[in-house]
Amino acid sequence: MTRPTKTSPERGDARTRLLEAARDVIRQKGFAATSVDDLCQSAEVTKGAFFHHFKTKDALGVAAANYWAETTSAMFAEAPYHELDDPLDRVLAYLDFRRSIIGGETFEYTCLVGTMTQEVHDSAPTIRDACAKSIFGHAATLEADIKAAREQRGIDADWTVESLARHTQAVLQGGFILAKATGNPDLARESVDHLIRYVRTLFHLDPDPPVTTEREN
Amino acid sequence: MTRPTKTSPERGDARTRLLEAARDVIRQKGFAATSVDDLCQSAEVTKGAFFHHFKTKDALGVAAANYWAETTSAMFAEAPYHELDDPLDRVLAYLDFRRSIIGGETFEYTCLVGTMTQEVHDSAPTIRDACAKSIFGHAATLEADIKAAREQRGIDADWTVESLARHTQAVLQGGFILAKATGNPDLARESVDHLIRYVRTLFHLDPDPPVTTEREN
DNA sequence: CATAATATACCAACTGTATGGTATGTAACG
DNA sequence: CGTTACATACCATACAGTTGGTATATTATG
Repeated sequence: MTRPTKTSPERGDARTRLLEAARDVIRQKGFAATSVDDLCQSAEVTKGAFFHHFKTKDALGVAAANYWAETTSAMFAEAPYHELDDPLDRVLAYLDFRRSIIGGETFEYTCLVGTMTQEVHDSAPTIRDACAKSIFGHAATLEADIKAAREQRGIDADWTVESLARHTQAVLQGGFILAKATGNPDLARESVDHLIRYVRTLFHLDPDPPVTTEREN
Repeated sequence: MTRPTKTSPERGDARTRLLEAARDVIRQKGFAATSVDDLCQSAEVTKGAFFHHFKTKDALGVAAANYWAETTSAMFAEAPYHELDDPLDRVLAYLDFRRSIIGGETFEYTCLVGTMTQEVHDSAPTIRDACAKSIFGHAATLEADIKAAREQRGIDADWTVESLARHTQAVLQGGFILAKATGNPDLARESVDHLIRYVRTLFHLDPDPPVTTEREN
């Protein structure tokens, strides 16, 4: 399964390299505009290797979405925001964390599965479903903390835990689009700021943290 | 410029039909996956006509973004939410209007320029810029009302008029992605509901309208 | 006002190339 | 010694774009 390449044994097997190439190239060019040759070139792998590991280009799309789900969920599982005692603090720290990782080149911070969803939602159901699983699976990891915060603070309002969890992802995805439109990650951060303000008011905190480092708007 | 077709003079000229086909087909399949032949078939036009009106496929992308900007801005200009006296009412009525037009098939309510931005942001700057102009131009039409509402209500908070206008578009775009991921427009409406609740609290209104028709969450 | 000159709108057939995918071979591992 | 992991060469097709043409509208001119 994981045999190193003959020429350079240290850089990992072809399958993983292809998935990493897919992760980066598709975020830049999109799924349809990324050719199999593009991926092979970027991964320094031959076409034979590609079709040995993936039956079709669509199959790679599914695998890339799953790989994204695995790697990002591992990354979020290790993130420091889980360590806080208060559930609302954890939710807000999650959003701060999301905000903090927005930056650099577009392909470095945008979401692979959100990008692919846009393109293939109608023509490649298998890819779309794998993307949906990643997006909503991640959203679901927020629900426990939101629910605990809501109960702890005795919030009784007209929104559900699940819908708020999904909304956080919608704001992120939308922010990425505005960022792509301008090439400027600030526009994504800006929307996360509004989202943080929204969540704070939902839980009857001051809209903006009273004493903290200033954040630009 | 607008000469009817020989065979069916009533259905409009080829250029317009191609732009309308682009509007619908690209929202379904994406820009890269939509071939020139697809567009010609959908518009019932030959390839010769296509390349007579558009120098390249990218040029059609730019024209489609501009056409989208023109038609949607005309549609919003005619929408009833402008008639309200109170600026905050106009902002909220705009959001209600946006919410109300979400429904049906995905390609009927999602945003062409948001879709194209995702795909071409890195590879086709001319299309991306035309899309950005449409998105941020539309956002800018909200700024006057937001500003007036803010002044009228004496709101002094840590957000700018421009960023809130942009945020509304981010939420819509993000909602469209979640809707595409599931094929369910409810997910887009849900995020607009959160956005409406956010805007209400920003202006110190009750988060949810006290007496109104219930809305699902 | 008739008609020549020109520009526009569109059509059908074609072309070179990029693309997804295949067939077949070979070297390493267990 | 069979299975896995690649590599090489190849194929059919779909693709963006071209060519050369015709029909219709617009303008210029006598």
